[in-house]
Amino acid sequence: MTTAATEETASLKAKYHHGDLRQALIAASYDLVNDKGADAFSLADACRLANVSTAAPYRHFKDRDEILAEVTARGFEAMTARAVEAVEAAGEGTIEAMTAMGHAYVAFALSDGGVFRLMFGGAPALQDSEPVIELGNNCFGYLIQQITAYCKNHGLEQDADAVAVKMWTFVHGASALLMDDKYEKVTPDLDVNGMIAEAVPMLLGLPAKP
Amino acid sequence: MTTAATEETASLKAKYHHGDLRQALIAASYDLVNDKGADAFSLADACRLANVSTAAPYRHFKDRDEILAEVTARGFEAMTARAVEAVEAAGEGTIEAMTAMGHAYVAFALSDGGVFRLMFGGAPALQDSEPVIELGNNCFGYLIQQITAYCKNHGLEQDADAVAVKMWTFVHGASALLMDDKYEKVTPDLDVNGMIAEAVPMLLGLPAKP
DNA sequence: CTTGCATGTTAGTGGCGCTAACATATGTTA
DNA sequence: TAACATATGTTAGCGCCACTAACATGCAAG
Repeated sequence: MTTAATEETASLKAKYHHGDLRQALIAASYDLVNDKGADAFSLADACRLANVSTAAPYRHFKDRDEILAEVTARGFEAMTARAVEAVEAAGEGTIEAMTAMGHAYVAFALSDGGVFRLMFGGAPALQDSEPVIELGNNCFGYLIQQITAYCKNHGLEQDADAVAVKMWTFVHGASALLMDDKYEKVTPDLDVNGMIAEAVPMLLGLPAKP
Repeated sequence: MTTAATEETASLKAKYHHGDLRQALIAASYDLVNDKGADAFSLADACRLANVSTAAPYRHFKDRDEILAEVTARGFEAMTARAVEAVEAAGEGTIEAMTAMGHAYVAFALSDGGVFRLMFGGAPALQDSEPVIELGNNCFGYLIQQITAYCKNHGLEQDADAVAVKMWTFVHGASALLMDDKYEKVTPDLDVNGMIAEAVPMLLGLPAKP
């Protein structure tokens, strides 16, 4: 009895029969997508994890894509959190924060690869979803804003926005190629984080490393 | 009667009943993947395009993944061809050839987006296929080799391999972000080809643009 | 208490990947 | 040329999945 009571009161999320099946399904789907990839992900698997029938999700989501859109949105949320964390640890406005942000980007792609692919290569239907647009813009906006702020504070010659986009481009390319094991075939012993630390000053237009 | 005879003799590919169903299925699948994405691609659709039953493919391919692997391999082939073409047009060994290669990379990602995603984000099963490994290495090898050759010929200070990997990273990132419409949300009027032309000298360690 | 609504289940439809059993064309060999 | 072996294709069917409709249950408000 205590168990049941505890479950009910421990968190305020408890809603009706199941206790917020919506969130449970999203969480289960997030993990499944990361484990098996978005293609192999099946709504039925998520239902088994949540101990509900395969028809239950349709009380909370229009279709499979709507769950994946929610997962994608969580991905942007998580990525933003990691970036913020990295910047604060390195000290906002420093060049260390710039490379730390790049490293966090890559680390997220490696740890949450399935969701990362959803956030980028995902079907158009996913990208047009309301929360995805919102949280996606938050995420990219934060990255760009941090870089442009750094550029302006240090009086760099180049256009700050242009530099920010270049850095984003480079870091994203590194994440994609690394997570797909493409580097291994050409430069097996590449230190990706080191490469980023090298490339960042270049793209900022700074002279060679000190 | 002439028609039938012509079909038989026009190309040597004619084999048995259908006349090389294998190639027809690969070609149809290539187009379908580009049109609808690899996820939405169904073997059954390809069969309808080729006017055969849905069981026919299994005389030529082990499973769906084996067709997709073949499509992926064709993708690497096509991409290499475009790169070679670009380099030859710009003049091998010139810096123009470097940027032309980058532009060709981006152009391929835009024109053959579905297959491009297969070549990179594809399931592990696809990447382990024999022709994919072979043609993939050819493709990347050509890109890297052209860049390193340029670096050595121009006596650049940096390690040629390291520079090549940086350029590849940047161009790949630009392709991925562009094809997923990620730039639009932050810098709507970005000229990607211009950005590449700017970034290439930076990554080569050359002084600002002339 | 009973009525209404949110939530969940069971059963069923249609599509797809894939297999087995059967059918047919082609090339080979007696 | 006739018979066989092999390569290629078809039909029928299984199991899984996305999704829907009809029915069941439990909370909440009158």
